[in-house]
Amino acid sequence: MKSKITLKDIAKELDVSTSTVSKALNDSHEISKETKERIKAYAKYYNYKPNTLALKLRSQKTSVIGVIIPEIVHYFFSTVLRGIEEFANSKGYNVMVCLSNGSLEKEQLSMDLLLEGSVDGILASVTHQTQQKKDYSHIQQLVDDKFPIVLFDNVVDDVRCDTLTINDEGGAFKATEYLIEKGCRRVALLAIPDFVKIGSLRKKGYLKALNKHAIEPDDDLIVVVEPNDNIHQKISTLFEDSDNYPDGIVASNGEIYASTAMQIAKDKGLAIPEDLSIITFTDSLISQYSSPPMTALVQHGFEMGKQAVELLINRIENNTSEVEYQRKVLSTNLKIRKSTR
Amino acid sequence: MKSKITLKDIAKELDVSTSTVSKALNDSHEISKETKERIKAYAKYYNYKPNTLALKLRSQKTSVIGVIIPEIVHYFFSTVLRGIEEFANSKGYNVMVCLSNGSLEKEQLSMDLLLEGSVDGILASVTHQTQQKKDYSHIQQLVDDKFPIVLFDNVVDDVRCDTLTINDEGGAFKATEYLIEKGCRRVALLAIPDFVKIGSLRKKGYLKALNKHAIEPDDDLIVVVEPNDNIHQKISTLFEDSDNYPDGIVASNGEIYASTAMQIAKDKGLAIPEDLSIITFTDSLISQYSSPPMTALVQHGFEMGKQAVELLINRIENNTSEVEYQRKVLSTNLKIRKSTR
DNA sequence: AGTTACTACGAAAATGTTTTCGTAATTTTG
DNA sequence: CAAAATTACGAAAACATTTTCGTAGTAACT
Repeated sequence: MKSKITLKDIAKELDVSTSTVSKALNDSHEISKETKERIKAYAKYYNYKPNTLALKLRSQKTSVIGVIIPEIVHYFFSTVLRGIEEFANSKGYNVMVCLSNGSLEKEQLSMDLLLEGSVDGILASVTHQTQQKKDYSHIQQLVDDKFPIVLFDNVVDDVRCDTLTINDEGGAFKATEYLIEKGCRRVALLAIPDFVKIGSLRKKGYLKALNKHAIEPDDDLIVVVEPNDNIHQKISTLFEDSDNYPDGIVASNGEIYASTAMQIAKDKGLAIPEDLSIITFTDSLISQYSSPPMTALVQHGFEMGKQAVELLINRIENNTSEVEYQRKVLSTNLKIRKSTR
Repeated sequence: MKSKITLKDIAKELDVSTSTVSKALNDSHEISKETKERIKAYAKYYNYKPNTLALKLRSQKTSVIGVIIPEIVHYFFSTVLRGIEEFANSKGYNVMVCLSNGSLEKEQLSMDLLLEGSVDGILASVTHQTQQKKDYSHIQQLVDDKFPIVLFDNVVDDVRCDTLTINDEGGAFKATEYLIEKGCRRVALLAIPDFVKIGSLRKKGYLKALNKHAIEPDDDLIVVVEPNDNIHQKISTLFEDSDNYPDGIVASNGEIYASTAMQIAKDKGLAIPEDLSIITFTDSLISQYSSPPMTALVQHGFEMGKQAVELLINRIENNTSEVEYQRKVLSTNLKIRKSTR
C-alpha cells in the first residue's frame, strides 16, 4: 500500500511547523490567509487525508458502534441491522458487527473484543443460551463501568440499562384475539421455551387473550419447540387426533414453524384458512410468498434499529451515565393476508 | 464511562518507567522476574487493558476489515457476511459493514470512509448502479494506491484486483440443461439486465445450453426485469398466449421472481411440476418453504465469504501488492426439489 | 587486573494528530 | 510616543503504546 502523506511531511516541505499546518487545514483564525492557502493547496495536491487512527487516539473517540446479534441470516435481525447502519451512518458512526451465533461464549468474547476500546458503545441482542444460563456478568460489567450499551429485542431485565423491545405480550394477545374474533375456538400456540424472555411474554399474551374470551387453555395446544427438536415431528403432535384439530395457530416462533404447520395441515387435507387459520410472528419473505400468503405480526425491525442507535448515541454523546435508563417498547401490527379467515 | 488505567498510571504507582511496565507486561526477558511479577499483579488487580487505539496507531494496523454490500436484508449477502465474520474473527479481525443500498454514491462514500484509515482492507460487491454507470474510479483508485481489496459476487473486470465469483454462466447452463433433459422444450429465462455482470453471464449460460441442445432461442421467452418494473405484470407476459406457455423457467434473478412466476402459473391452472418446471438461482428460505419447494441452484455464500476473507488477509499480511491478482470462481450445484419433473 | 558479557532498567523516539500556551512582530489606541 | 492589543506563528504537551538504544552495575572470563 502506498504510504500516505502526513502533517509532518507538509510542514517540512513548506517550512512551517506541524501546528501551523494543522491549524491551517482546520481553518483556524490564527493563521494568515496566504499561509492557509499555500498549505491547503499543497495538501490538496498531494491528497492529504488525516490519519484516522491518530485522530481517534487524540479524541479518545472511535465513532464506531459495535453490534452483537445472535444471527445475521435472519430477516428480522438483518432488518434491524439495516436500520442501525443507516442511522448510525447519518450520525457519523460506523458499525462493527459481531455474531454470537447463539453461543454465550462467543457473545462474551465479542464484548471483550469490542470493549478493548474499539467502539464507543454497544448494541446487543442476547442469545437464548445467555438467557438460559442466566449469566449476565459480561453485560453487568459493562453497565458497572458505565460503558454505553443498549439492549434490544431479546433483553435482560436484571441489568439496569436502556432497552428496546417489541411489545411481545401485546402482539401475541392481538394475534390470538384476532383469531378468536374470527371464530376460532381451538387456538394453538407454537411456543418458544419459557426461559427465553420473548417466549414467556408471547405465551403470556396468548393466555391473556384466551382468558379474556373465557376459553380454557389446553396444554395439548401449546407446543414448545426446543432448540434440537425435529420441528416437523413436534408440530405434528397437534394433528394426531383428527377429532381435535386446532382451528387456529399462533406461531410465536416465526415463519418457518408457521410454514411447517401449514404444510402439515395441508397434508392432512385441511383447507387454509377455511379449516385452519394461521398467524405468524415476524413477517419476512416466507410469509409473503407462501401459499396462501400468511397473516403476520409485523415487527418494525428498521425502526427498532434506528431507535436503538438513537438511544445509544444519546448515551455516548451526552455522557448521560447518571440519567435513569429507559425501557422503550415498540408496538407491532397485524398484517392481514390470506391464511386467516 | 469509567476511565481506564494506563501504563503511565502503573509506572507512577510502582515507581518504574513506562517502558519497564510495557516490557514486563509483554514478558520481555529484559525485565527481572520479581519486577515482572510485581507489575503483572498490579495490572491484573486494576484490570489493566491496553488501549487499542494506541496500539493500532503504533502498529499502523487496525485489524478491521471493511465490507461493502448493496443490501443486508438478503439471504445470499447475509450468508456471505456470516462467512466473512466467522473467518475474519478466527484470524483476529473485526468486521465493519457498510451498506450501499444500491446507490453508487453511497458506495463511494463508504469507500472513502473506510479508506481514511479505519480498515486494513476492503471486501466489496458492487451495486447494479455502479455497473450501469460504469464508474469504477473509486475502485480503481484503491487499486492504484495498492490498498488491499477483494471484489466478490458482483465484480468488475476492468479493474485489476482479486475477485471471487460464483460460476454464473455454468450455473445457468446447468439449470437450463437440466430442464431440457427433463423434457422441457420451451424454457423461459427470467433475466437480470445485461449491464449487470452476473445478468449477462447467466443469460450466456442459458443460451449456451439451448444451443447445445439445438433449441432455437425465443425472445418472447426471455423476460428482463428492470429495477422499477412491476414484477407480477412483467412475468405475466410469459402467460399471455395459452398456446405458447413455457414448460420450464429459469429464474436467474432469484426466488422472489421464481415464486411470483409460480403463483401466476398456478393461477392460470398450471400444475407444477407437471406442466411447468421452475428452477431458481439462489437458494433461500422462500424456495425451501414454497409449495412445492423449489429446485434451486445453491450458491455457497458462506464459503464465498470465507474465501474472500482469505484472499484479502493474504493481501494484507503478505504485502503481496506486486503479486498478480487472482480470479477465483466457485461452482454452484443444483438442489433438486419438487418444482421440477 | 582488565576486558567482555550480561542483567535490568530508563530515556527518548516514534506512530499522527490537536490544542494550549508563549512570544516576537506588528498594529492600534490614548 | 508609549502602552496595549492583535496577528501569526512555533514549541511542547497530550493521547497510550512499543521499541531502540544507552548505561550503570555486576558477573564472568583470561
